[in-house]
Amino acid sequence: MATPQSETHHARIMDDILRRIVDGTWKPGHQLPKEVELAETYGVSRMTMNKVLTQLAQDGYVTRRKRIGTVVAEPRAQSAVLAINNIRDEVETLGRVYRWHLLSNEQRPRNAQDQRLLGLEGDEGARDALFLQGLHMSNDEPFCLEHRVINLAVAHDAREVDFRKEVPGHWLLQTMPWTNARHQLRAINISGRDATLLRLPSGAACLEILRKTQIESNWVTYARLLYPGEAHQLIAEFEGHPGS
Amino acid sequence: MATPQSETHHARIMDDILRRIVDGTWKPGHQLPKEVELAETYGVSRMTMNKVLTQLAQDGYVTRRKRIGTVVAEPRAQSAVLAINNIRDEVETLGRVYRWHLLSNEQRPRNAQDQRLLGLEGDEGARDALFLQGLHMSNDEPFCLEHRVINLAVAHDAREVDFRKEVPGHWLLQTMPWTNARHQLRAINISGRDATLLRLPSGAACLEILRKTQIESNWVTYARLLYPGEAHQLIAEFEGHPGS
DNA sequence: CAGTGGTCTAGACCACAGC
DNA sequence: CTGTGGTCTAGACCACTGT
Repeated sequence: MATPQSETHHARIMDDILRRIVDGTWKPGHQLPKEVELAETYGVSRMTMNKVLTQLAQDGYVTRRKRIGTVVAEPRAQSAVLAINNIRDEVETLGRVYRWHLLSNEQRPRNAQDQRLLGLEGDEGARDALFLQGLHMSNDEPFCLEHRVINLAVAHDAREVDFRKEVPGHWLLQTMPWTNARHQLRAINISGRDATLLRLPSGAACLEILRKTQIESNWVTYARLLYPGEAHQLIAEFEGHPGS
Repeated sequence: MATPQSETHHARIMDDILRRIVDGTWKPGHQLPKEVELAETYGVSRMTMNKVLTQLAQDGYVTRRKRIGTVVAEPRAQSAVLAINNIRDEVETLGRVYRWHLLSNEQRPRNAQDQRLLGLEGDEGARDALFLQGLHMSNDEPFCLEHRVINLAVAHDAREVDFRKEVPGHWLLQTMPWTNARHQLRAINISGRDATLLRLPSGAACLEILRKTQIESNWVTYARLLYPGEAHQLIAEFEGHPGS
């Protein structure tokens, strides 16, 4: 009697409850029957029912409180999962040839420009930091301009890497997996050296992404990615989902 | 013996395994001991161990395959959760006064411009659709220009709503909770009527968000949100996380 | 076909939060 | 105090997949 149907009990019950929530039969604030009752209704053990309800709570569809019971959650603040693709993949998915072109590579203390461009906080990059600048090319056309600082105190091996051949973002992801990142997005009018490098007229709209990457409580790297706006229409695509 | 410590077995074991993955003791590809062995090691039942491993798999840290066992996952394609705030909250968080200003409200078939601006697909908006245009104001300054089309076949009640008073996005979220959305982001140079309405010079960089909202397989609404880029520096902020 | 995870159960005790 | 969810167990059978 473990798996009587091809579909698991989990899935069957999950779908049933989710349907009622999504189609409005159970509106936000609606109180669900208690765990034991639901278990009886669906003819499963309390443990199985608990697994379903716990999952629903994790997915943000219901909130559960002792003594109170399980109620349909208020609709979440709208959120979305943004897939930030590897730039190489992004280019190659478009059927183009990817190439990385390192522009500069310096081990030095930060300066005022770094701090402004990359939004460095505190004494981050004050010492033992590697400053890189490079272009991601698509069919030998500029696709994305990257400024980056790497914390050598955390990513020790970065000293010995030849970033003319290794793409910094890719190398870091390989070397230091399981990092966390904070991102900021905005649209800016490009100008000066950035415009020249991206071969864009001064004033062209670009999407700027600032990314701060951490592992545990140590900062690993800051990156500033500049994408031409109009040229590459679809910059990011993501789907709504309930909070995890 | 249910909860011997103040911390649950789940949490304790979860933390222990996660630590080894994050600090690199167990690198991507590393094979974990099998479920039964881990259960013995930690002195818990197999069910409890399974709950932990299942959670780790859901969080994307490990992959589990029958016969193969549990291995540390390859680092995820970088993804992030973007919180798309209610525009009113966004403005009021900045300590400013929010106001909604409806510019136009028409029940009519779509035209070529709608289709282009909002990226309508198929015959969406071909009939029974409500077309809105309005400005979100912050201290009586334009903050975001919104174009929207609502599917009256799904959101019937929208006919009777006075969208001079109700903000469409807010009303829809209240009325039709548990929708899904697909988003597209890009930077554009603003011009023409859009520039005039946002009181920006032609050519200013703006962040354009196209949002398609669905419930089940029915489209509910398309929205195009245009934010001045330079003026409102921080448009979006989100944190990295493993895939759910 | 054998080893691994996937699922399920019946019963139990605990912890929290209203009453 | 009592009712609710939170957690846990020992044992069981099933399903997938590499050999």
